[in-house]
Amino acid sequence: MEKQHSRELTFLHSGDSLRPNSGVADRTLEDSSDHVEPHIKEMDFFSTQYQSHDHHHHHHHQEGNTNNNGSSSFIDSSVNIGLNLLSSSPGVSRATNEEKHKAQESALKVELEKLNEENRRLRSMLDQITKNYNELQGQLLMALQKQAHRNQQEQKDAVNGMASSIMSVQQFMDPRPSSALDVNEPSGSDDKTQELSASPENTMEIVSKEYDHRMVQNMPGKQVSIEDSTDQTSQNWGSLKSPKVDQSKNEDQVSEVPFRKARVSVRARSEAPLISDGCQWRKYGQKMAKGNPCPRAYYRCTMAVGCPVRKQVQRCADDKSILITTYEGNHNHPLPPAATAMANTTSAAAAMLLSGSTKSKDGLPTSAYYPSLPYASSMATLSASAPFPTITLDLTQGPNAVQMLRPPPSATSFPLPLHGYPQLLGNPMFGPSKLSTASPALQLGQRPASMVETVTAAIASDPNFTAALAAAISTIMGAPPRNQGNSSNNNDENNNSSNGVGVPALPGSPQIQQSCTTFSSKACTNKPG
DNA sequence: CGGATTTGACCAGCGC
DNA sequence: GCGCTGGTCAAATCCG
Repeated sequence: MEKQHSRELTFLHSGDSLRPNSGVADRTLEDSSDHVEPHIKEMDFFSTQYQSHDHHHHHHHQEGNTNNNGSSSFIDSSVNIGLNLLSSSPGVSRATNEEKHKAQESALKVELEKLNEENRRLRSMLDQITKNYNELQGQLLMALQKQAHRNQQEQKDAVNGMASSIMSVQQFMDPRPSSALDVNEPSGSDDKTQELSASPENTMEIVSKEYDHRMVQNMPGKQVSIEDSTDQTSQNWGSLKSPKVDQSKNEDQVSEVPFRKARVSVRARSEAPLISDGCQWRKYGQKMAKGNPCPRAYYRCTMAVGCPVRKQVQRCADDKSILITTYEGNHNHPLPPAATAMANTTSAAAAMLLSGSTKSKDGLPTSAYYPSLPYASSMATLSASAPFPTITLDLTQGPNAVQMLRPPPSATSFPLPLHGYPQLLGNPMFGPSKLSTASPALQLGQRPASMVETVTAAIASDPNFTAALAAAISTIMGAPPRNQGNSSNNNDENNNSSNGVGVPALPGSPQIQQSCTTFSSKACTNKPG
């Protein structure tokens, strides 16, 4: 509280010269009058100065006709004021002061109104920008999916000698833009595949709804379909995990699918026990995970009833300063800006999986992306070791981290262009952070949310990342679900242009109805062992 | 007192 | 089939 408050003040002061946010100023003024806190003194001091300034300003306006006199009178009055204050001057000068004070008030009000007006304008501009951004993002995702579809078509044409079975699988996948539905499906899912193919409409509907949901949650102004997508999302989640909750609407194969959805992981360095990401979470469990002395905590989103989003928080075994947070699912409710940005990140990463899965046969050498990209500060790791695809965004990577990172045999890492924002996820701006350390980003005047947005933008817009992610997905899909992944991965470099072919891939992957983002802190990558 | 957290129990998936 | 592990549930407890 106090920190936030002082932060506001800091922001007010620092930003004053630029363009003070009237809203902040209002709140601060109110607060200073309502509460007695240490910073109030500072505020009063500031106010005094401001009054003096305004006094001068006002005087200048009032005495505009007599500039010279006005100027001199200002000086005189200021001197008199000082005297009055010290020696309780006569009523005459006091009346003058009251007049001036009223004039100051009116001037302040006028200025305040101006600021409010400007604030409104800025807000509307921000809304518009956000809207445009989300629209563009959606278009980008669509374009990616289309491109993925096209690529696979081309590959199909190029690969004439493929086994008929593989061809049939691809043909099945082609018509579905978000074939992430099939990513990583165990080879035993032939039945499922057939079922899905038998009812493509369901699949498509889910995919489109998923997409709509993302768009909706990213667009505050378009909440009309939230319930719809909410319904879908929660159904999917419920069906995934709790058969008891017999939401037998989609009792179809789709909802019965036992797998989880894709995961998107991000690493962030944070000393806080929990990362503030703009959402409200309730802890519902804790477990000791194998191979890590630090317990893994399970949280679910409580911002809305039935929100399917959950996350896991775990510290890196080798470096306790690294907090690993795993997000799953998409929110079924409007999100605050920071959380929206986070959701964008998740959605973008998931979209990468979705789009990448369709061009699974690209066969780009995954390992080649480590050194090839100049990005240094963060990385994304796509892992197939888990039963569901996982993307890890390493936000704390240093330039050397590329070499330091030890991707799992079937995982691929992608540097992200996130320069110098290691504290992103721990930033207080994401919510009432328990972090005792001030946010560097904030102090730098950088909106923390923009960090996440940057991640999102990086994921969604960076062609290299897109390609790399697609390649990694290809690796996953190309790799048989579990142990065989390595061989496939190893072959990737050789299969750069032809790998796709051999992959029986059988992606049959879990439907990525929801995305999962894992935020971890640090660079476990830098860990010695 | 209500909400959040803790923690042991339970369940499902998976490997042997 | 059994045991291990991850994930979830829910009663007990804590806390504001």
